[in-house]
Amino acid sequence: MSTLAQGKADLERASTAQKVADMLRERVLDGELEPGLRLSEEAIGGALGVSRNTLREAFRLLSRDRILVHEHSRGVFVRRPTGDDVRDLYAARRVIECGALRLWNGVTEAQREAVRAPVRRAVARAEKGDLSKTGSANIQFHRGIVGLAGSTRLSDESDRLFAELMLAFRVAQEVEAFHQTYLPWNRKIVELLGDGAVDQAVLQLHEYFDAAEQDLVGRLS
Amino acid sequence: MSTLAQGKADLERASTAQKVADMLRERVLDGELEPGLRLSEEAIGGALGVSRNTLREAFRLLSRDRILVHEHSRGVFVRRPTGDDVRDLYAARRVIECGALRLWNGVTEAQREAVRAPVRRAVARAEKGDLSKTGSANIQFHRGIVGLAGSTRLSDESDRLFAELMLAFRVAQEVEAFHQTYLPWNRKIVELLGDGAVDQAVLQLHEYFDAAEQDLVGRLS
DNA sequence: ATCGTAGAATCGTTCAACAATCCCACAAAC
DNA sequence: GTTTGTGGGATTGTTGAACGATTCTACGAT
Repeated sequence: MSTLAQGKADLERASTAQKVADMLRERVLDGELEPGLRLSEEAIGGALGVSRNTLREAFRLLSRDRILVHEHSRGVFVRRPTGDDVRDLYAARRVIECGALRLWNGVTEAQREAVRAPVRRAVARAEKGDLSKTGSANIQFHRGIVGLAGSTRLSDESDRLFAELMLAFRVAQEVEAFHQTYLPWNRKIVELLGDGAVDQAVLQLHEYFDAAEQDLVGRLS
Repeated sequence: MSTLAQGKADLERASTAQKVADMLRERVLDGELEPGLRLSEEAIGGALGVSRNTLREAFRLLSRDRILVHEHSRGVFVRRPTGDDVRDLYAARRVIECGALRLWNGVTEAQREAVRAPVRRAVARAEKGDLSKTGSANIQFHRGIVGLAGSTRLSDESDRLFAELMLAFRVAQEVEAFHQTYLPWNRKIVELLGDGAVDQAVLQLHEYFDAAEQDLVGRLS
């Protein structure tokens, strides 16, 4: 059974455009390709060994993911979120995550664990003085919250929102330190959830968004 | 000032791929291209007078919008939502719209009016016996609800969810009649909002989603 | 310092080509 | 008779070249 599933994964090979898009997304999100950078078709295509046409298909995919911005006759650029973008992003996250968190009492134990575990791990690392990966830990926490809704579409869209915010962090030159501040906040939310105080947790989450938005917008403008 | 804005609109011409994607989306949503239909590159490209490469860029855009489904080496197809898809769609809408509706007291009067007006117009039409456009009226109502969040990203994603649901309606062969049933529901929600009973309205909206989902899933399986 | 312009670079789009894959119909085997 | 190969035809995946259109850049004129 597991071998069948594995074989299926092998069979479902992706197109070149898809693979190129995935790899470019990685390069953008890990900071190798900075926000605002123009991606020349010739340069990228030459480096990756793919034709311009295929590369343009990949660009179309990534522009729909809001990772890249397509400017007609000027080229594609790594997105460079503005203060307005950040406000828009947090407005969306507020609705999605606060709405999802309210479902806490109606979801499976596995879903709840996906919210708790990232915070527990982050706390453990912080106590050891390990301050790496605080960013991805924070995102995993919020990804877990969205997962409470049980909708792949909602989770996928949230991933796009997270990706865009990571670009904003980079513009603000605060990739890791930013999240660090908010670990106690996440901890408090999990605590409240454990006490069954869902409404309190939602309120706390709401305040977290307000604070984070203000912080990030401030650094951007 | 208005001439400047107009000129700007002219300047910002879209690429061929973008225009083709827009027109194909229309054709799909108005039912001319049925769910499950395969879109041959040669046929569509020939009919529209665009090259295969440009057409493939358009396909990539629409596949990210979930209007089309790309199956490797088999072609692109108009999406044909399943019962599971519908459940996923409503799970997302429940979170988004219930979350947005809770913002009722904190938004501008224009935003509130964008929720009320579609229902008012639909009621007026229904009283005259005009049962056309009930589908788009319903969507406008829900679009207004999402608009309360004030996030273009959230509104755009919701539009994608609506579009996918319209495909599901078509598969269930219930494009207009489906929505008709739910006008009283919308009316009740607006009424409750007018009375300041936001929590009640959210509850009502939640029940609407439960009923609509069950109805549509039933017709699909 | 501003403006304008020629030339280079890049994008937008098309076309032709070919390998890889899929689909379909037909024949062979159980 | 249903299943199992097995061709060939159609379609997709990808590339490379080509060329008009647009943008950028650097240089010279005012």
